[in-house]
Formats: sequence, structure tokens, C-alpha cells
Amino acid sequence: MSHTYEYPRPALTVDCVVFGMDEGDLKVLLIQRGVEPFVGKWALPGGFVRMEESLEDAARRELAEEAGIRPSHLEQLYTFGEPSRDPRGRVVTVAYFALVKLSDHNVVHAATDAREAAWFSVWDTPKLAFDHSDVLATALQRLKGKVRYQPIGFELLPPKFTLTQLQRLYEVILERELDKRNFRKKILSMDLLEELDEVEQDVSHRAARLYRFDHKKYKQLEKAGFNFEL
Amino acid sequence: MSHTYEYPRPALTVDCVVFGMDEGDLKVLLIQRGVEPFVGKWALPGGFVRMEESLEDAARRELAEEAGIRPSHLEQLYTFGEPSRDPRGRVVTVAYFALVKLSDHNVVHAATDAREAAWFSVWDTPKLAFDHSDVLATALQRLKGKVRYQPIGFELLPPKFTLTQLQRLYEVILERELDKRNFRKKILSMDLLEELDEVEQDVSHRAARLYRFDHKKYKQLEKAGFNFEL
DNA sequence: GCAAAAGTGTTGCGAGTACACCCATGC
DNA sequence: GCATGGGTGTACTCGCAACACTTTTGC
Repeated sequence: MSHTYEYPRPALTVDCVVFGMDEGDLKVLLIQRGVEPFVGKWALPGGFVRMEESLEDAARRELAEEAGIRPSHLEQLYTFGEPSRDPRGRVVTVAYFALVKLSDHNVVHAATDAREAAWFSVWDTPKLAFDHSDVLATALQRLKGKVRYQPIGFELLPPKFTLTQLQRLYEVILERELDKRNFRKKILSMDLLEELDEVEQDVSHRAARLYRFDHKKYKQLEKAGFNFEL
Repeated sequence: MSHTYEYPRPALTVDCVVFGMDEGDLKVLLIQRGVEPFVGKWALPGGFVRMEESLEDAARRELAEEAGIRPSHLEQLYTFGEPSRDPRGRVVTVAYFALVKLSDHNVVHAATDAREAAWFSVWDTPKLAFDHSDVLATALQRLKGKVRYQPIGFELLPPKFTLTQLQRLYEVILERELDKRNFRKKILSMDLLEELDEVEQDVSHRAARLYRFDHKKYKQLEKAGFNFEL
């Protein structure tokens, strides 16, 4: 055991920005804090990293514990380590970025340890604890950038979706309107969507055809040098 | 002081991948380790984060201490935290990505603490300590991706450079040849280069005109919604 | 029959790519 | 005078953006 171990160390946490799409509204999962500091304030789900788990495992564990959520996409976002970011002392946090299908039974059970969990529109969140507003802003930026050149948007939709749903998703994330015909042309020409023999139900107008994203085909095309774009 | 502080914590380090461009060869800075583990092996410069400094400050400090280098570009790359990545125990490292102008007096003094520092071609490095090969690979990927949509390539060149130098830089990083006329047309049309009334010296052929990258103009255009691309 | 959303093609423009020759300089 | 790299313009292609009307369904 080396001498380096005798120096004081920053504490290490993970925090997760979990996005979900609810009927054309982009939501983020927040937890109401039950302990000091910032008791009662809303914050990103997260917690301390244990000695024997990887960072990603820690993120998954916290999400399961605090909200009963198993994200369909999870990636590391950024590490925040300003000395003053936590009033308790030096705490460095590795932020993760997650996408979930709200359709799944990801209906957010109340958390294990008496805190509350809830979905907020990303355009209208309360003031957050710590530097979590910065973390959220960074995550939004990442989502906006990445959705255009990687097909991660599908992780926010139910397995079967209409093209209009897909278009709305892009419009909300990119914060601009898209042309219906051009959008359909582009996305269908990539040949990544499986056209199903089903239509949406219970709508009071012409029912739209349902599609499924073909993960396998995408992996194949990707290996062959194909690049998803918008 | 909360109970959370009584749990054991991972140690926290920073490691830096520093790139330099040497006459058409892309180089990375490595340090020969002077202490266990991996004594004598080559590794990325780095070290433990102190309690009172930010992560970026830690990266800058280590670069100054170990190699006397002050990078012209420094950004966070990725955080590596597999429990088994360090034989001494749990060590999480925040990797940084740096670019330096080799022309500057960044000639790598021998390091402070008896270790040696040297530049290696990125295509021909020795086996590295820890998971530093993964870190290097991640950094190369980032450089390759980022150089196309952000004008960071200039941080690898001397303040005054020729268009051919610039083109070689892109060719080396992107690992493909570019067309001279198209390259010049594109880069000049962005109006980011200041055409100087000077030419390169001491070449045994027609001397090329020198240019300078206009950082100020770029910042302005960026604010106005301009996007650099290739 | 009316409201509401689904579905469907064509055209013009601009950006990217491919491509070859003469010029200036040092030796 | 020859070797070495510097410097320059055009034509074709393809992808992107703009744009409006008919169809289906529920009420």
C-alpha cells in the first residue's frame, strides 16, 4: 500500500440526468432530498460510489434504488469537481446521462428512503440543489447534439411508434420545427425502421401506421461504415 | 460532517493525454514511471487530485510539474473508474485532453521527480501502464471527431503557418488525404485566417505564404451562429 | 360534413467532389 | 534545367430545403 493513500481524498458520487418523453413533452427525473444539505430541495438522483462497483454500476444502482428505473440508454456525461460545489466539503461527481421509455412500467415508485421522485418538464424545473442545474444544462446540450448523429431518440419512445411521434421528439429536442415530408423521406431512406401492419388505437382521426426501430440492422449498417444523421 | 464521510473512498487522480504536431507527425507526451506499480513503464502524465484544487487545476499542475508544459487547449475527456484498473486498489481517474504547440519552448524538460518525459508518435507507442492505452485511444477518437467541427487544430500549429501545414495536420488526424484546392477553398471561405505578408523561410523551393488563425474573429462569428466545419 | 391528422412528389439551389496545369525558388 | 512544392478554376452530382393538396377516420 503506497504512501499516496494517506492523503485526504475527495468523496466520489454519481448523479444521473434521466430523460423521458411524455406525449411531446421532454421530462427529467428529479428527487426531493430527505437529508441535509438542501433538505426538501429537488436534485438529480445519485449517491456515493462504493469501493467495489464501477462508476456505471453505481449509476444503475442509484437509479434502481431511488426510482426503480432501468434506463434503456446510459452513458457517462461529464465529471464535476469544483471544490466548492458541495457545502459538506470536497465531493466530486461523475454525471451520467440516461434515457428511458416512459411507457415501460417506469412510473417512478416513490423512492426507498422516504424521498419523493417525480418527472418535470425540462423547460420548467425548480431550482436544483448543488450545481445540478449546470449538470442538467450539460445533459440537454449533449442530448441535442447527439440525437442528430446517433439513433438514441428511439430509446425515449415506446417500441412501436408513429412517424409523427418520432418527428415531434426531434422537434422538441432540437427546438425547431421540421418539414413532415422531408423528415419522413430522410428517416425512411435510412432503412432502419420496420414498417408494422398495425396502426395506433383510440384516436379520433385517421390512425397512423406504427413502426419499430431495428436495432440489429443498425448495428450491421454501423459496422459497414454507415453513419446515422438527423 | 455527515456520516457519508466515514465510508472508504476511491482515490482520485487526473491523467492527461497531450498531443503535439511535429513536422507532420502526431505525437503524444509520455512519462516513464519512477515508482511502483509499473516502474520503468511509460504512462500518461498525471497524479492525485488535491483537496483544494479543481480537476482542471490538478491537470494543469501535473503537466507543469512533470513536463513543464502549459497547454494551449485543455478539456476534460472521460472518467475511468473500473475497480481493477489500478493494482494498488480503487483509483478513479479523470482523463484530460490537451493540445500544445511544439514550437513553443514546450521542449519537455526532464521531469521534476527523476522520471523521464518524451514525445512518441501516436501510431507507435510502447505498451502503457494501467489502462492508459484505452485512455489514449479515447483521446484520439475525440481529437478525430472534434477537429472537424471545432477549430482546435490550430492549437497544434505555430502561430504562423502555411496552408500546406494545416492540410497535413488534418490529413494526419483524419487519416485520409484531402484535395488541396478544395481544402483551401473551404478553409479560406470561412474567413478565419489572416493572410500575412510573410512567407516561410529556409525552404529549397518556392516559399509558401504564412497565415494566422484569428481567434477573435472566430469568437464573434461563433456568437452569431456560425459553425466551423472541416 | 367537418375537424384533425395521415400520407404523398417535384423542383431549385448550394455544397461537396473530382480533376490538371503553370509558377516560383533553390540548388 | 530540374526538382520540389505553391498556387489556382471549372463542371458535375447529390443531398437539402421549400412547398400544398388529397385521404382517412371519428364524431
